[in-house]
Amino acid sequence: MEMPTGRSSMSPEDALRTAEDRFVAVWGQMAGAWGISRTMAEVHALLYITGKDLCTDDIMERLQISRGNASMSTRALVDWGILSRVNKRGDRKEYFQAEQDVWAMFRAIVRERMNREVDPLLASLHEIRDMTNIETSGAKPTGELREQIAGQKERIDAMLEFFVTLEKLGARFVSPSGKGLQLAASLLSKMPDFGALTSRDESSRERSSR
Amino acid sequence: MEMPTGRSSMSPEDALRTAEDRFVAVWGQMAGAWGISRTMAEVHALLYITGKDLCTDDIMERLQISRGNASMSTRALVDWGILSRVNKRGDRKEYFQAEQDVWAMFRAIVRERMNREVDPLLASLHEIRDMTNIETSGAKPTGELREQIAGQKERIDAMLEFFVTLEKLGARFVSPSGKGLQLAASLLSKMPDFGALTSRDESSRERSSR
DNA sequence: CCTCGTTTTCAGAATATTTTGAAAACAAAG
DNA sequence: CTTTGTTTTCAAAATATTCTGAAAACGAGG
Repeated sequence: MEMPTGRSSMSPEDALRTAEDRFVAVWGQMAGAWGISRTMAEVHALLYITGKDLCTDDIMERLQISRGNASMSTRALVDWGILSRVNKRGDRKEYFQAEQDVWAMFRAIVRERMNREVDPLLASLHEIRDMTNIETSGAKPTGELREQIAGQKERIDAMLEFFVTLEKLGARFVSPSGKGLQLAASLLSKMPDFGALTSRDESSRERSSR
Repeated sequence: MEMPTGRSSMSPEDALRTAEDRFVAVWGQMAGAWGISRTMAEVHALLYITGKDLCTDDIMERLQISRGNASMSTRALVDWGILSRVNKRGDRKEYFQAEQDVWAMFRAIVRERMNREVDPLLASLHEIRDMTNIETSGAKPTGELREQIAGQKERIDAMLEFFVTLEKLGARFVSPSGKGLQLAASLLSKMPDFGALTSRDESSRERSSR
């Protein structure tokens, strides 16, 4: 099968199409990072990169996936708030359209992950933290055990503090004034790092020997 | 089988142990969010919450997993830089110890995910962006096609901008002066949000009808 | 260069997730 | 109320990931 690589000479049409395909593939690989399935990511990628409104059949054909899969993926993406449904006059089909503002898109993703992951985690951590409180009120542990319990509380508190901070930052990013934080992030990222030498290739930290 | 819930009266020993188990379970559920396997997360959770140095056999016994699994999980966690190996005099076994500084731990995670996910993505996006440049130099597309190509470039650029910002923020967070950013984050998250009304329960955004 | 306690490896088994496709549900139009 | 084009559902199949366990490798002593 002939598979354009993007390297050799190619018509502009093919180059465009190949670039789309590569984008879809690359974005699909990031699926794990967003906590969604490969296909979901690909569907989103396709709609984002083409910038067009596509219907279920378009998506099925272009990505070679089943109708059921296409239906479930689009549904989930609409729930995430990064795709919207579009209806066309004189056409009973349903079209989909990707959020085109990248920052709005990531705000939606952050919002969703906060709700799904951070909030429940915070609730559980609080609950766990209290487990060694209430029961203890009767019996007063001493020595080793007392230390253990105190240590556990400290560790959970440290983690709670981290996630509470994260939660608040996330809430800000997601909130209407989130654009402010976006700006802050842009500025912050542009400023030079005045810390110790920002030596590149810290990545060569090697596997510790045993 | 008797399974302590943490609700009814319980000895402090049991409460401590049960709290540990719950923490391990909860942290294990977050595995997906960190892009690691459930067991890896559980191993890390166990070492973190107990605060003790544990050897492979301890881990196997406590989490009921195989030796191979324990070995692979600890190895991977050491590679991530959130566990360290510890050797004890007069004991040939190898012990493991979790990073106890929560912020240091998350810096390690961010560093790793930047390297594994963001950096390759940036490289790919640049490559894709150039695909419609080079080939085009020969043939000059016009009209519809020209628009399409321009649009694609804009969309990729928008995404690039986002990830470049993210990359820079990440680099700062990870760098030696990362503690500065940590402080900034803490402060930022504590300040009130002066944006539009921060109405809670935006989560009830409902499934759009068709 | 053996032994012994330990860790690592990795093919195959077990599990979990994702995808399919056909049937059911829907809803617009006649 | 029926037809028709469309979307949704979900059990079963396909695929991907994770885990096991036994064998191999390792390495500190002897």
